[in-house]
Amino acid sequence: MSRLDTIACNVHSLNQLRQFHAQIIQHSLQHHNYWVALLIGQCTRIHAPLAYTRLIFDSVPRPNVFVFTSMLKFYSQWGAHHDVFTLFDRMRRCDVRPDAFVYPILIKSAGKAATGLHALVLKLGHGSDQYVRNAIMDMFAKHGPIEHARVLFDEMPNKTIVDWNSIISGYWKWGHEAEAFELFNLMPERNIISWTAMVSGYAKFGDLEKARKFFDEMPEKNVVSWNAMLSGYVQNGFAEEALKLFDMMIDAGLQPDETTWVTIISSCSARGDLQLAESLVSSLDRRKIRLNCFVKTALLDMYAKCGSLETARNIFDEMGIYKNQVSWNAMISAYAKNGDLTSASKLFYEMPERNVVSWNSMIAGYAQNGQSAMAIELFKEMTTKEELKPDEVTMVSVISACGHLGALELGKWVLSFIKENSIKLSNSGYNALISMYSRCGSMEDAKKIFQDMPTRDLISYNSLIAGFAAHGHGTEANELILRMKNEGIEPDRITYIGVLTACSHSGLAKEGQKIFESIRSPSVDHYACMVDLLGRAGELDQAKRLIDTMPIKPHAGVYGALLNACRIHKRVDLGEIAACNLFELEPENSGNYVLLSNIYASLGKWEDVERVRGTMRARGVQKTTGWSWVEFGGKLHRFIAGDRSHKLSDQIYRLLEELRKKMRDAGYVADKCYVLRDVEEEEKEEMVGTHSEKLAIGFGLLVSEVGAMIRVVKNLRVCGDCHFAIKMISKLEGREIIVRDNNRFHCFKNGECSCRDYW
DNA sequence: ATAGGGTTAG
Repeated sequence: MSRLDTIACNVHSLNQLRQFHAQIIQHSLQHHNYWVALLIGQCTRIHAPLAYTRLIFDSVPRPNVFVFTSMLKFYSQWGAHHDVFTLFDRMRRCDVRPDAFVYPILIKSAGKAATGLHALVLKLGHGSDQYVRNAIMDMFAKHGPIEHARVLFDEMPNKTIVDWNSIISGYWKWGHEAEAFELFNLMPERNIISWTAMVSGYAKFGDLEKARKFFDEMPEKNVVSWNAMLSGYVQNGFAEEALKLFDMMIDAGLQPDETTWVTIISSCSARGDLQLAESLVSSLDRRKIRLNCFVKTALLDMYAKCGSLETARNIFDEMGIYKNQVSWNAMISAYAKNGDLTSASKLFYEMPERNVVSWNSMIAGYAQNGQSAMAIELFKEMTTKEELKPDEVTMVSVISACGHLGALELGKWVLSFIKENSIKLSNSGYNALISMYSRCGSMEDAKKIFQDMPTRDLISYNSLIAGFAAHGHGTEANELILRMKNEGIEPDRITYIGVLTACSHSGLAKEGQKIFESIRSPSVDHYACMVDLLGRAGELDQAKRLIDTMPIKPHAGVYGALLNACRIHKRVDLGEIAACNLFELEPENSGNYVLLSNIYASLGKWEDVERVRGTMRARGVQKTTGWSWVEFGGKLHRFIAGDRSHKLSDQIYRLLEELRKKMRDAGYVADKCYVLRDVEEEEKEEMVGTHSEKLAIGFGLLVSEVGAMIRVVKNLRVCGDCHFAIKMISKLEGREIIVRDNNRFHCFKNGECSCRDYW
């Protein structure tokens, strides 16, 4: 017997546990409560798989209170709260009297719902048991209201150090720094746990200096204390600091445990440095580190973030049944971030149980890979199908998807959803809203969010400035960059791109020039903005000179800006130079060929138009056609040229026909090229189809219903032919029409367009 | 037995 006890003490891995289990069976002890309870206890300690442990539990015919309690503890640690209560019921049905040992486990599993248990526990007379008492107070400290925990704490006649530590952690959990600090000073004695709680509290609060101060001052440290400090650094983005501290820890002679490795591996992920990752793995091999599920998941994530998806997948597959939700989520998000949404979605539906993070990973994956509508669809599936509450992270992706679709009605519905479900927003939530309103053309709402949010960060400023840029509000963008400097927020690369674009779109050439000169080391994007600014202002030769003298190699954006300016100002010579460079830099981009041919067309050089089209055909460049999205009445309608899948198709095409007739009668020409040139029948179809028809389909739907403002969004390149159509509609219908084309807005009123330079 | 540290999503 004592030999078996010794083995039990040496169980550190699943393999060792299995050997121990085999010994038990060999001695025919698998039906004995004592040994089964001991086995389950070991399962809890090493995080053994749920199914395996259940098997052990089921082997005993009449479980006693010890077996039940150890199994309850196992379920509780696994987070299988439902199983905890099912087992508790079974325990009572089996006439096994629960003792005071059971209640702390139940209370912990019940979480917020333990309020009801409170009364039961008092009735049963366990209220004065120090463990039960602490479990209840700790529950309020963790789940709130913290004030309730404080009342219980104050009422306690003889508080243990555990009670003090519980309430201090509770205050940290709810962000009450002052109370945590006060109680820490008041407590009669402090142990290593009290000190560690202070370190991790300050670290989670983002105050790493104070955390480090407590860490340095603690009378004694163990691995947990070191881990708390290390994870503080990693989670606040100081991966280098963490690695430095890790070296100190080794020098201090401390043995890193699995948690330490998880932290260190994750600081490696943050760097995205495959070399560092591989040296880390070899050092894990050298030290013969046991890799538990947490460490393996961290490794998986590290490989994924360092760009080695296959290695990540290998680890995932090797984990077999020993992987948890986090492992699944890490793999799903790895695929989603890489744009492999098929693989991500396959895993997503394969995984046994999805949590908020699983949904968030998928929704974010769609939102970030240009599939905004899918992101929103999935969000709707989440809210209808699962009993899961979306959180702020979910909403940030959904808000961003609405912004990319220009779906203002939907965005407003999302905001009301947030309010109804009382989802608390932090800066990233508010910032997403600013971007959403900006993209939807509602600058007043964007400004209101910006003003009303408690604190503004760099991203808040950048989002609003980008909004002003898209709408050509140059003066306001300039005011904003001054304001942020006054508030002590340093503008970054993105800020300057925004302000320069805003100047460019509102004709503030001088202000733009000044801003450009104030940038310490302008990037190639800033040069592209300047070329755009000079080009739009008609200073094409100056723009060309800027390109010739810039210290960095120009990219496609720079020449693209020049080509666009050449189209506006009909400059063939420079246009050809720009196009020539673009054809080399991005031969597959059909837009460049179209732009050049439009320059020729505007000057009546039809042979050149034909030549460019010929080149395009010869190189096999396809004009990309995409879906068009039109929002109306809070719903998104999807179109593609010639598509008849929409339920209102017949009505739309009828209106389109009427529209064409009205336009012809009013003397408007639908497509300049199509009328002036004698083109083949096939090509005519294409030209009408890809532009004006799609647009008109959308308008058809909208005109047929009631609406004061129309937004056309996504994948719609507004060009000459559409312009005529929209002008017509704005006149015929007496409406204001706002069209979003990429990131520009065009306002049509009474047959006039307010965007002068674009046409 | 109760209190402190860990991996995934924006």
